[in-house]
Amino acid sequence: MTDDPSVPDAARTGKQADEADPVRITWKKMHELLVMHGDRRRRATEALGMSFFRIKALRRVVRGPVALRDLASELLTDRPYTTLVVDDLTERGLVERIPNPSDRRSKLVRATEAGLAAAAEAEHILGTPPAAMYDLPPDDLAALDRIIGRILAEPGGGHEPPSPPSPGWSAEF
Amino acid sequence: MTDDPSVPDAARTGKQADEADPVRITWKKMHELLVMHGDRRRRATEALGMSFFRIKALRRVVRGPVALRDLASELLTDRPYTTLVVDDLTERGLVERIPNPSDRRSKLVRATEAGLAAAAEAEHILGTPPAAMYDLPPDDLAALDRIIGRILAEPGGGHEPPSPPSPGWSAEF
DNA sequence: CACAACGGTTATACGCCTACAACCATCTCC
DNA sequence: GGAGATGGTTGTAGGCGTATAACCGTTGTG
Repeated sequence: MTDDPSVPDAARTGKQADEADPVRITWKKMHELLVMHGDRRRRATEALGMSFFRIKALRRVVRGPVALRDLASELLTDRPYTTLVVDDLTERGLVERIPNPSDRRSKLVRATEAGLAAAAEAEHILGTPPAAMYDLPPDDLAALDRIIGRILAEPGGGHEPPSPPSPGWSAEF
Repeated sequence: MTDDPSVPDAARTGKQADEADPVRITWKKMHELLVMHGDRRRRATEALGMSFFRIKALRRVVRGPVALRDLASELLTDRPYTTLVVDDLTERGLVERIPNPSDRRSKLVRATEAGLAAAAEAEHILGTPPAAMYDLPPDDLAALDRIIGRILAEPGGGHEPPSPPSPGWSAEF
């Protein structure tokens, strides 16, 4: 963006300050880097042949059996759609419903062997860093790790303005 | 799907190696940080009352008048849907169609004043870094900026396996 | 000039996700 | 034991984005 002369005063107050802010600049770069993740996402959906939402569901199930109700709330969706997604995953042979020992109306969703394998593949694709990171000097990688860790550690490391109820997951990833 | 040769035996061999790989670990942390961006996205769509895709379109238009055809290709979508999106943006008073001086069948899409303001707001929201980044020691911020820049500079900084034609934009952001 | 190609529009259908309403079986609590 | 709440399911309606086909006006090329 940019040196665009066609953007006059449109920015009201913040625009100029925004663009000069070094923190914003660095953030923007990080963001650029992470844009690549969109690619990972696409690759994962193509590799598994299912929507990212389903992959997200599968990855959750793989972490341990879940009641549908809980799966729905962790996925930030409603029960009806969760039923549908689990149906789909079941038809693909990736998960199965088993009775919930502690509540006969509830059912737990558990991953099958195929489900574990599929999730592992997704995990691998999603977790693949940019190749350039492997060419980083060890010092830089260590520094990067430390600094990122520091940001994450900060209370509200990723969420300053306390407006929404803040679900644990966010729609992304 | 894909004849994707870039992820051959991936899942089998990789799992354990993956989790021990320090680069992957750091990447994962950065990723975690980005998850927060999902929140920004959501906040932007809520603030502007329109889908992220439309915001993306608007942000492009704000950078200068575009022919619908080009807008479509930059947005990685088809012409028919672009027409629809521009219709919507027009009804909101954010953009307008003007004749293309160099081709009478074509039309250019240009942002209105309201459109510029809306885009600036989106830009501001989307570009807001995690608060914790402001608490970083100047040295750390500088180092972070330098290292990220280095990764980005690398050929293929965000895209190693050259499978897709790689448009400049990626579906995300 | 005629014909193919192109730009924008209209229409249609589909997949995915959100949001509700309603239902049955089960659980909880009085 | 009975009333109300809860868990899963079914059904319906809608928004959003993708994908095609078909149409009209314009362009440019033979």
